[in-house]
Amino acid sequence: MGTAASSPGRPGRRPSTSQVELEKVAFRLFDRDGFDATTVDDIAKAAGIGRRTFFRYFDSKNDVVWGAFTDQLEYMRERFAARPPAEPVMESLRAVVVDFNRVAPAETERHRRRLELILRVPALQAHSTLRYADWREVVAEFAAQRTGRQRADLTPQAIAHAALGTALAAYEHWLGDPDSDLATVLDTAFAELARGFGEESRCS
Amino acid sequence: MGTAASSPGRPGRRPSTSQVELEKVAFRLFDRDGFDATTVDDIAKAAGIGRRTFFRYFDSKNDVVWGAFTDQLEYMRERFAARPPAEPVMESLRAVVVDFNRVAPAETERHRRRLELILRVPALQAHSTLRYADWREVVAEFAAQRTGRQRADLTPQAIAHAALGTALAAYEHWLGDPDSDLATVLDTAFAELARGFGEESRCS
DNA sequence: ACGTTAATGACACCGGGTGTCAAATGGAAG
DNA sequence: CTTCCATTTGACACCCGGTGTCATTAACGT
Repeated sequence: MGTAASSPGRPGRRPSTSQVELEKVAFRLFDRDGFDATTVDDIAKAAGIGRRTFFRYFDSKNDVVWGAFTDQLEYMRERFAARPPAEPVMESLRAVVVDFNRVAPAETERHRRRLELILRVPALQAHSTLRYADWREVVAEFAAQRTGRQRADLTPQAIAHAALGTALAAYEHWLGDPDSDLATVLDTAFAELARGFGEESRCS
Repeated sequence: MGTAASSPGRPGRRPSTSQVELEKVAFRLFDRDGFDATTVDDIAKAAGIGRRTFFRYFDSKNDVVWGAFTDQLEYMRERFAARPPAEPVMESLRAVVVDFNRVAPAETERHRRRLELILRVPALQAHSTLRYADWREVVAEFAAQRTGRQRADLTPQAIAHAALGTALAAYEHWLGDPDSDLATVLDTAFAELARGFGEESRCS
């Protein structure tokens, strides 16, 4: 999983392509033929590499869609750490998730296509579960720390799972409504989660 | 071999086995060799049928683990309908989920092994996502009806997603702690969800 | 006996994924 | 320039899950 940017003073043959390059090629094919109809051979041939080499850049065909997801988790972890310690857990959570999903306007369309694949192609829906696990762990870690519990305890895990679910619902809604703004939808959904999806309980 | 329940007056060759029979055979192998190491050929051979026939009883190797899951969803739908209409959504949800997961003591061990596979084997973790979609739809349908919205709206979908996540966290906790009671864990988790995972907000 | 209906299993095929290994490539040391 | 070493590459063979096809088998009715 090493970055393919050939370090100047490194011995050995240089990589013939890179993850990002391969990703671009693959996405073009996915757009044209659909994810399922695109074989790894197709991608490899279009990229001018061997089938075997493809699997050295990505663990699986599914993984192509995820790009540099793992790296971004580190950023999310930082954002959590940057929240004021006194802030309620669910509020920090909302702020970070909303912020985490703010993409540059120029990238919006690309982000949309990515999520479209992940959320609508069954094979990717299934596989994404494995990727979400890392996301959840970041959330659980934060929730545990804030509530003074262990990461594996029921509450932090439940928070993480519920947060993921809420985010997914927001993503799907956003995909279904092209006019909506992702950040707004996420904000709404997480506000509802923090309220326990009940009536606005006012203490008067 | 196992006599398959064949309708008496039906023409045509009778099935040589049944889903439940096949499931038993498969689970024995899964227990012995693990899910991944057990091939469909192994199962077919152990059941005395052809490989092709296996795929007429189950759409995939993954599906073996799920048994008659779909049928049980209808039961859950009924339980939702049976809740008092004035009851808060999240309370009905908690009651139904807890009730839905009450299994006979004799079946507990079997249920445990089933969930162990689903939640711990990566291939099944991934595949289960597809099955969960139906579960979520049942919840979303109920939530929509109770809140006077469409099933596809953000809130019902978020509730369904969050509920699923909460249930999964509870399942995992239960698996990790053999002394715990599944119903109790679920009840706790859903109570927290209904509270928005916040401090006990008291109106004094 | 005959046609009908349904399940079976053999066979071939596709596609994702892996293990192995010789060959290609490039830097560094002689 | 040559030699050595590190690294990537791609060909090849293989496994396994899943599907389409089709002849065969086993039950039913007449």
